[in-house]
Amino acid sequence: MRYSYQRELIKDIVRSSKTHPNAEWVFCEAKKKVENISLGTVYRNLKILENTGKIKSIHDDNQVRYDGNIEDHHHLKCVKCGALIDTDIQSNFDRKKIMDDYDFEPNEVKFFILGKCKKHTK
Amino acid sequence: MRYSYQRELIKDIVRSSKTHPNAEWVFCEAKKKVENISLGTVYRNLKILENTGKIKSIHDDNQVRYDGNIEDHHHLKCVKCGALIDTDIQSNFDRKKIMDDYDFEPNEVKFFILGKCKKHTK
DNA sequence: AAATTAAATAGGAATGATTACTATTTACAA
DNA sequence: TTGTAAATAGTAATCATTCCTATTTAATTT
Repeated sequence: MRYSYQRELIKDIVRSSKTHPNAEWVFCEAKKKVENISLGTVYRNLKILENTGKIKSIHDDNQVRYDGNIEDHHHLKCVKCGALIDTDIQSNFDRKKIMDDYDFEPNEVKFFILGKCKKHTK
Repeated sequence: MRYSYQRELIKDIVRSSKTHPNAEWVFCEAKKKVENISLGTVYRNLKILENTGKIKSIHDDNQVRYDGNIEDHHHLKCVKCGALIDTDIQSNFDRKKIMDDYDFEPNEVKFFILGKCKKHTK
């Protein structure tokens, strides 16, 4: 993999963000450093960074969002403002039951807990 | 809500399908009964049916799929063929811990278990 | 240090899923 | 049966994302 300033920049933007941004947001941030960076470059590199394990992607409704936290973790999602909040909540499912009942070989669980974040509870 | 033959048809198609189809598939099925039905009608009615609790939607990567099973349930997803399989697996999370640790009011959990279905295990 | 080369880019066109628009049709009420 | 507002068909527009291509650039070879 050849060095690319744009790719490093995009990695740093995602790694230092706390908001699980989408490609458009990363693009706007990246423009502050490379004014003529193209959106295609952002998409291409986000995908490369994901495939090489440098960042993670989260499929949120009809948008892909990115996460610089590559630890295994899950998210709380606020139904009011769309905020995604990292958690250390573990999922425990009965592997044997799934294999026996459904003839299915489970590998990974992805979940969201939907609800209201502190800005919207009262 | 005024009666619409198209809406009833779309509801019946989703209700009787086992594959968690997307809008395009529902559209093709509906055309067998109403040859000039429009795709917009399918999208609009799928949304109405969802909002009135007649069917459910599943956000699967970047496509919306529909489910005629409105019971609270979750899915196994085969990473090889994309099949979604209904399960009765329950999610149990610690409501109090989430409220205390994250100042978040949880309401609902959505999860997928990713793995391989019987066609692809050997 | 210059020449070479293949990977990466910028910019823009294309795609695919979905939504919006509008003239016409239709359910249903007066 | 006539009036109406809701629903439709058909089509254009939108939005996120991917694809295409001429140009630029990192890294290798002379």
